[in-house]
Amino acid sequence: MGPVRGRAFLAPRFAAYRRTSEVVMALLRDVSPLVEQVSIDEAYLDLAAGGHDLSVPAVTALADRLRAAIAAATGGVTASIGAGTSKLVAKIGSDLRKPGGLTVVAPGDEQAVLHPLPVTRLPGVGPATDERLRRSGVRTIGDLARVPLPDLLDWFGQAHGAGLYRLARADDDRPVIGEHEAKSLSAEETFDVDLTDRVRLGTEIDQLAGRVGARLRAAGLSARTVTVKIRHYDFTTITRSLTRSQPTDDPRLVAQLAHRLLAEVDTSAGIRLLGVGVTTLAGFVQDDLFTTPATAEADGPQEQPQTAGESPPAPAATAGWRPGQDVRHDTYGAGWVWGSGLGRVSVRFEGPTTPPGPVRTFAADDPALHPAGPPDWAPAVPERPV
DNA sequence: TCTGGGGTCCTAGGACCC
DNA sequence: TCTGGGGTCCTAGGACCC
Repeated sequence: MGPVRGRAFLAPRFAAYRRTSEVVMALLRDVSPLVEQVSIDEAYLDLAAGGHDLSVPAVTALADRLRAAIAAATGGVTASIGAGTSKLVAKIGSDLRKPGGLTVVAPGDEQAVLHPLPVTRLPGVGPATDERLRRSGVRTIGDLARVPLPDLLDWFGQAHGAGLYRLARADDDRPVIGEHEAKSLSAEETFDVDLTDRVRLGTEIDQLAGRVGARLRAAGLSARTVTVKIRHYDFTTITRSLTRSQPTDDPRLVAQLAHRLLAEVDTSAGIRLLGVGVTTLAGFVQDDLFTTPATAEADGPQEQPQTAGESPPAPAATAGWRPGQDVRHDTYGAGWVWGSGLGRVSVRFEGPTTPPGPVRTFAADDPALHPAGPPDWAPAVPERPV
């Protein structure tokens, strides 16, 4: 209890995280050619594809070497690793001893490891699912394994229900997949102050559409569906979308459609967030057969509704920051999972908490807030202290 | 945690077609 | 004219993940 003393949001250094991520991902690819990158800080490895000895002692030793290599290559980033016969077991294993831990689940031990854990450890069990399960007295994965399939189908529908039924039994044969095709692309922005000004909203749409269009082109993709996302002052969120018969990658066209969608929405009470997204992606552009050739400015980044330079006022770094407040240093978390015939292995890494000890007080000009230290990819700045 | 940004997948209803 | 059934596509929203 007690009053909240205040918070500070420090600038996340995404460029630095990305570089760290690349360093670690390269190490993982040395271990096995089959690496599925799940996010900037998590991946699955298939150890079998790397031709490794899949015995428990061998995998354990390999994981130890990998953790050491990651720490050495990154200046102290720690990795959490889980190994098992499936992605599910590997991932949960990597969560078990989080900062820098290693869990190897021997074949045959899967259910014994899973069943005592709370259902919320399962991927796909969030607050809503947890709540529904609680109402029926289900708290652990073991409890879940005792629920008949028809009940789960009834509560959660076909896909989710059947999925839970299998996961509770550690029944998971999803392969490690090297490359994923993007299904959608989007850009969004939360405003400091709710927006009502239609003109201002219009320029925001242009910028967001410009970002989306630029990324579309950079990836050599085009899209048929444009979606606008609107979060109202009260946090209610709606989407409006529209599908064209032909795909496009033209930022101006994306912006035009987004404007049209926004125009249908009452924004008079205040808009907190605006987003523009595209889906129904195609790998090529078959566009503008009957309209002005978009190729005219295809080569000119300078032509596009300018997005990069200006957008949000840079001081996001210090936006909510007030000097002299307590800041707890978070870790920069990341993870990986390897796969194998023994199973898949999950690895996570976390950055060192810059100063030892959980709480520090900073002055606004404290250099720790704007570290320029030599290994500039080292995660010295917490991503989101509380 | 009263909420940042970028994603994925699923469901349900309606339109439309055969 | 009405009655089905089945399939696909589009739209909107929700749950979840990192």
